[in-house]
Amino acid sequence: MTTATTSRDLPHPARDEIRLEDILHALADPMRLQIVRELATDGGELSCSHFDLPVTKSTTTHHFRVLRESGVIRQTYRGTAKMNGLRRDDLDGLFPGLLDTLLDAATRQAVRLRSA
Amino acid sequence: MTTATTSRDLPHPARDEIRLEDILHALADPMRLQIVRELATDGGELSCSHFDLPVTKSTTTHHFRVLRESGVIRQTYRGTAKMNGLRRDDLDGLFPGLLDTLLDAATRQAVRLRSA
DNA sequence: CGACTCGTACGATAGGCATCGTAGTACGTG
DNA sequence: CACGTACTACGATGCCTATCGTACGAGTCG
Repeated sequence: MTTATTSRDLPHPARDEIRLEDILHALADPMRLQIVRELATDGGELSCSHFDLPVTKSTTTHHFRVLRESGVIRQTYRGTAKMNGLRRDDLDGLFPGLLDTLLDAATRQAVRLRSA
Repeated sequence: MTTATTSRDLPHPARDEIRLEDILHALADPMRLQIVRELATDGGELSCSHFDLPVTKSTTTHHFRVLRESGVIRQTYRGTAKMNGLRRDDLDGLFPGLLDTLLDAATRQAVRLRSA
């Protein structure tokens, strides 16, 4: 059965359609920043249902869509699951160092607030 | 007359009250990102009226307040003028490299969109 | 004091958005 | 085909926010 990846595609912005303001807006939400941090830690792709967020599934869908439409993540169906992965190549190509610096900033703040 | 700086103070978040999400939210607005870019280019302090933004003065005041309350800029009265400066020390202390990386990203996008 | 400039405050408005609930679709498995 | 799982679509709601206009306060200069 050729591991067909099910073809049902989702709209993503092309690399040169990605806007910095959209990225910042996407990451300005704590829920979405958390998702991106987990994706970065994992390094690979994670299904939506992997995340245990304190909101309903509707809201989770909404956040993943914002991340996809801003160009931060790439989403692909794989059977019933929807896999999510960071668009590292595109982001690093457009804005070198941005993603890593943002992730580092998020980590620093998490550490700082935890030990406060 | 001792250059009194007029004393009339404005509320700023302390360094450890600054939140990454607030910074990202502040900079996600094109108008505010532009203001920050000009402040960074200048390096010093600029009055509100220096900026020629395509919005009314009320709206300009609003944007500067968002930047101040998020901890991105410091505002001080000097006579009738209100001077604005980046909080470089605080931002670099909390989130090393973040401000420079964001400014670089903004510049890259500006160049890219101009030559599109 | 009076006039002028710079910026603020406040109310209104319109649009955006995070959230929810319910109903529904797509896919895999028995 | 029937069922369960994973995710979506849509409508509603309440909050946030970018914008404006007008009226006002604070400071400077004549």
